[in-house]
Amino acid sequence: MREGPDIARIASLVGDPARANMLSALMGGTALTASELALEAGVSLPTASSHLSKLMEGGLLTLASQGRHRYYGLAGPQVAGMIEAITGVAASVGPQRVRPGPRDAAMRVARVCYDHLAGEQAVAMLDRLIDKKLLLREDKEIRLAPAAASHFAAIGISVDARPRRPVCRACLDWSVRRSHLAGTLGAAILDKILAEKWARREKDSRAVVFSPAGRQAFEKVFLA
Amino acid sequence: MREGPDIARIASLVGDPARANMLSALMGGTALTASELALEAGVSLPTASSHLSKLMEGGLLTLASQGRHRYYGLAGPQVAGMIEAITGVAASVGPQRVRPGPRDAAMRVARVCYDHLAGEQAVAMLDRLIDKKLLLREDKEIRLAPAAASHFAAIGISVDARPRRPVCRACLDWSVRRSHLAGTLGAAILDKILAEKWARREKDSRAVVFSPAGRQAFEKVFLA
DNA sequence: AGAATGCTTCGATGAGGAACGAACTATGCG
DNA sequence: CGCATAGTTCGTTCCTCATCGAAGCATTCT
Repeated sequence: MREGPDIARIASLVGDPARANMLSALMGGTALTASELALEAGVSLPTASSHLSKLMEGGLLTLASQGRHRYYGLAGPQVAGMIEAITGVAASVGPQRVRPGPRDAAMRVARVCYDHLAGEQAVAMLDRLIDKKLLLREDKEIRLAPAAASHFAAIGISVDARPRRPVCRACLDWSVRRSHLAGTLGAAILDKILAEKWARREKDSRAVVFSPAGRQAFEKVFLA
Repeated sequence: MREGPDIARIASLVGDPARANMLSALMGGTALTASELALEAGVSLPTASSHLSKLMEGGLLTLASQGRHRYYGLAGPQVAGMIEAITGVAASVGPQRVRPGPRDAAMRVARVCYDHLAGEQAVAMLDRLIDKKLLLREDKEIRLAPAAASHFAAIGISVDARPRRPVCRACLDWSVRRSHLAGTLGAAILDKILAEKWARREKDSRAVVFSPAGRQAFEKVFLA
């Protein structure tokens, strides 16, 4: 028998279809109410409530009560990273989807991963930032290069000097199978993309769709 | 309802305690036989076989048949990364599970791990054996040095020349977070410790408690 | 206050699946 | 060959856990 962290307990929490759907929905980064999650998972409200309390007990979710609304969200980046990792395995070994629908294609190009951008665009961006020596890949870690602070400040992104969580983190992309940028910097860049209206979030999906002009602007700033 | 990779299917594979134990055991990187995995997981051979075929069907394992032995291993780095991610979440969420009581303190010092010794004592022992160049750490593998056979024979431990299972294996210690020695050699050493009455097993626990004299003897032989 | 909404708890039902023993197949040994 | 070891398959038993309806709290609206 093995000792150590109870990985089966965590995995079995994700291993139920209803709960997995809820967690996937929460990967969008926005907290959702119990009713919304019930709808998302395709179960009744009592069932959803039961699942949510299990996820809470397991430490995978956070809860913010506001009046009669109770907003559930992912407990943190570590949980989000785990979900992405599982998604990656599921995507590469899973029963190959017969037809990758239009939405799936959009997802592959760009999507929200908890609070930052993922997909081909995001992977390309990280590659380019490392190419331009603004970020340094060290083993599996990513660090800011000296030139980074001023460069991002010029774009309008301030890099927190004393962050509560890492500024840069590598997050494995399930569709491209290579890392993209997470951490506060990754989150700030996504914020900018949406604030500048270079792209909009697809309704009820994690997909992020760039407008033609937005894509040009994005490429000029991050892929030049 | 969500669409996309079937993450629940993958997670539920990991979500069974027996399968989780098997996967954890395989995180060492060395392929193991069905019987070894049955022991690791603490289930009967038929049960283990059933689990293994499910993991195979799920694409999480690879199989290498050699004669009547069937060696199961993790399917790849992506799968290993996923297990690691889940373990990370479990570890950061898990500590709330049990408060370190007196027995847990003893467990941290020395305990039985399947058939060999684990805990601080075991980690220190492996370090010392490598220091003395009796064992060679090669990447994640551990091998016998030429001098090993005669050295262990002098202590009264015969190293099987043609073992049914690996003589040396690295086993990650959950309390120290570093490797200790598993495999037939690890098992033989534990046998000796108990046979010499240097230590006894705590009733209904994996803890191994050394007597004062026993500890001295152990340290003289293995930590000198 | 009363009604409406959002969510949780309770209780009963049902299905999936984890477990093992026994029997069967396959490989190796003498 | 016969015997031993390594694994799988089969059939049965059993128990967990997901599910939903109904009822119970809590909060807000009017």
